[in-house]
Amino acid sequence: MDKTTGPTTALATGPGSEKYQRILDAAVEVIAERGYFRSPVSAIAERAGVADGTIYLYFKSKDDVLRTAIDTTFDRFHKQVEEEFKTLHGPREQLEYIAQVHLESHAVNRSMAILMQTEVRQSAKFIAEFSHHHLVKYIQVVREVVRQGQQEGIFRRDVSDGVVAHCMFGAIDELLSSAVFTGRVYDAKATAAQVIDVLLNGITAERQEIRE
Amino acid sequence: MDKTTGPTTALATGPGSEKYQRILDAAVEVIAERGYFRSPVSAIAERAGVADGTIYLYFKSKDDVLRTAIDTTFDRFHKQVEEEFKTLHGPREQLEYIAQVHLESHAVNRSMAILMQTEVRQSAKFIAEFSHHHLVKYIQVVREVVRQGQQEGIFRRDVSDGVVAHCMFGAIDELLSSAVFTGRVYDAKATAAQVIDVLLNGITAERQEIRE
Amino acid sequence: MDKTTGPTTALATGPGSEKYQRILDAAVEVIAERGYFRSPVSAIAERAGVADGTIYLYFKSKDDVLRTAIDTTFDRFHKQVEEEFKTLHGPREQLEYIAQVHLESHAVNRSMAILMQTEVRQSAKFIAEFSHHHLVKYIQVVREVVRQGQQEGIFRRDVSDGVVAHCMFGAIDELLSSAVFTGRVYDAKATAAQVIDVLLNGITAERQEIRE
Amino acid sequence: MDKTTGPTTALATGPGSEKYQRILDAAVEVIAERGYFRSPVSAIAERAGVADGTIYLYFKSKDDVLRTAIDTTFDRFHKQVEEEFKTLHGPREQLEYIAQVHLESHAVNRSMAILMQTEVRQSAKFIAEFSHHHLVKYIQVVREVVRQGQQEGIFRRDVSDGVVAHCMFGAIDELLSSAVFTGRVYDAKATAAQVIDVLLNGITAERQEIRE
DNA sequence: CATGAATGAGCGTTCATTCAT
DNA sequence: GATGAATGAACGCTCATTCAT
Repeated sequence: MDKTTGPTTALATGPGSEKYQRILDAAVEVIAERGYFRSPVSAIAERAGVADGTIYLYFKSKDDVLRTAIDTTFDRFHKQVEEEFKTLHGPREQLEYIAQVHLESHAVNRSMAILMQTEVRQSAKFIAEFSHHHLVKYIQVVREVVRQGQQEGIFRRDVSDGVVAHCMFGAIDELLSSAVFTGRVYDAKATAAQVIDVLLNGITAERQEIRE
Repeated sequence: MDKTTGPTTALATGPGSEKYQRILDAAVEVIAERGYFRSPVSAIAERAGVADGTIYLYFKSKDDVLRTAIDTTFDRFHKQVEEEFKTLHGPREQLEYIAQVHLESHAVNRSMAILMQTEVRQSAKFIAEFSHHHLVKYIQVVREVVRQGQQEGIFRRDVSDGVVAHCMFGAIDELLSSAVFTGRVYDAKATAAQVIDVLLNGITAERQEIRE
Repeated sequence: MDKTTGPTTALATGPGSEKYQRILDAAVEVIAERGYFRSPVSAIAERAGVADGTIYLYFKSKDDVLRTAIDTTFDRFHKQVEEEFKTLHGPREQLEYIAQVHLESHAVNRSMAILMQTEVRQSAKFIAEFSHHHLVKYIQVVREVVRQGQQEGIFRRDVSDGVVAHCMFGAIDELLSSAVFTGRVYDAKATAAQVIDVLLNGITAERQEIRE
Repeated sequence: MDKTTGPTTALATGPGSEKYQRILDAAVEVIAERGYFRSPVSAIAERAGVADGTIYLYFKSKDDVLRTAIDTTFDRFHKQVEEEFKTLHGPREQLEYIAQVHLESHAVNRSMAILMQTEVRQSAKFIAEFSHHHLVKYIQVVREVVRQGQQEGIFRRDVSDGVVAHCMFGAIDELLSSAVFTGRVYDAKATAAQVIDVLLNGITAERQEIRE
């Protein structure tokens, strides 16, 4: 009886399947263009090239599609950061790397970037606070780096690591957001360097030069 | 006897009226709790203690209620900033003041703060970009202060005033957002001072050599 | 107590009052422009220069306003016909006169003519068949004239007076309707003569001429 | 076995489908009974035995349902007229045939006949003038026949073909309307003959002198 | 597995009518 | 008598979800 279907490596409607991914991508695109509440399931289905009902074979609900898309993206982000993270030595290099990956997310998938800027905060409250824990994870990593730097005497000890982490995340997110809305493009690496430069050295002119 | 009340009663359905304000407040509360698209007009009406149709005597549409609420809040913010702004002398004091007012907005009206964090970016795309111009105004003011500081030699000239402005806005907004979602309370003045400290001086520990 | 109001000739909200007429005229105008269901009472009130609620002091309902307007117009028509009717001698003159008054209604009050063409048939079914009896009255008058003509040997006896009456009414109403919708103007007297000419003599060419 | 049904099943929600027709019929019935604006979509849906939303799978809007119903009816009328039209020889036969088909429309579908009498003129103003062009088409055909008859010397040349066409249409429409509202039944063929007789020969009794 | 026609609850908005002033 | 703010039922329409095929 099973002969006709042959040997399948995973559940046909599971995360591994091609349609599963096509639906996710379609959802991200459509929602980025029109917003979650103005994106009927039928529009997502059409973009994915499947029937409306098919989506419910792969996902529990429309909410579930968005939730999964965001989860996947964050997970990819965290995985990317973790991977190369340990090969980097100083806190400065580490922060710069995080900033760079954060800023690059725009270039990699513009639709996803838009969606992150427009829907994630919304969703944070209504799709079960789920995205909050991703943010926390991000913040935790940065805090750890900052604490480490403080212990090593590289960073000042009179500023809260939490405040610094939120400032860094917020600063980059706002730059990203601004770029997303205005359509501006930038060099992720250079911008990351600039932000971390400000974060580390401040914007006050060096007294030396002034004094002389 | 009635003479004393005289000119205080403006147009019945105008912005001055008590019901107008009650509807606005109800809308902000409900939308903060449930999100714009999950807040039926009927829910706003109920919270305001009026009939559904009454809302349309005071506002053109559901959109108009949200737009007005946001506009009013931003306008209040800008007005507050502008007022005391010119009495402040150094760029540091000015930035600190902006940061403080921004952070205080939380305390004044928690619902409005939530709404700002969840709906305003959404709105930027779907409610006719109207909130974007408020943000731009904020950024402009900060840029001007930074530029001034650069000309006076107080701030470094090798960082873009735009990047600095966005970083400052983003940093504060994220702190505010985090506080809003976690329910944490903070001292606006102290936090503002801390953020500006980081922005101006960086987090790098001061090297002995320079001090001497 | 009554001194201040002085002696009034009729009920203040009755048909004689000036506001009563102003409301009727406003209703006819607005409904002619927008159609009954697209004409809010508020629009009629505004056109009449009164408050919405005032209309309900003069009429039982919105329906009642339209009903009254149509009734009044028909009554005026019938009165006008009756008056001069008996001074006319032959059936031809009488028919021509009816046709002429019917066609003139357009020129007298264009709004009312539009309303008659667009709303009356609608209303016939839903505002209690009330306009039907006006039509019947019209038809009756014509039938009587035709019957008289038949008895006098002026008209053929082999055609039903009812059919003739409906044909005459329909023909004129359609000409009127066409003029109303296209905005065309015509000479009521000449057109009436033409229609009655066709009705009396037909459109067949006279054999005499052909034969010769 | 199923092969025989084969190509009869067209697009599922297209004009050919059974539900499409059921909705149209229900709409005509309900609107004939209550009038367009007093016929909620829900009432039409209920009569058709479908859910409210289903109507929007087959039609763009409530307007679209009415428009389609009227268009279909007129098209059927025009098609029926055109078909047999060319096999008829004299103008009299042609006019009689048009009158007959016009009058028969009543018997075929009473609801549709009512709707035509009550909503079509309304629609002329508010549903985008779309029904006007059907009327114009009718009038054009009649005018052409009249013109032809005038050229052939059969009809008088001193009456306008337009006036004659409108008179004929109006006369028949009014007979139809009267029958629809009173519920009277008639013999379409006989009535058509009678109307055309009046139109062609008039109602004046033939004078002895001419005959001889 | 896949389909897409069908559902019906829910939405934003309008407006005839009422009634306190 | 006159007002117009307030009401709330009713409307046309959308769309997440289901299920027979």
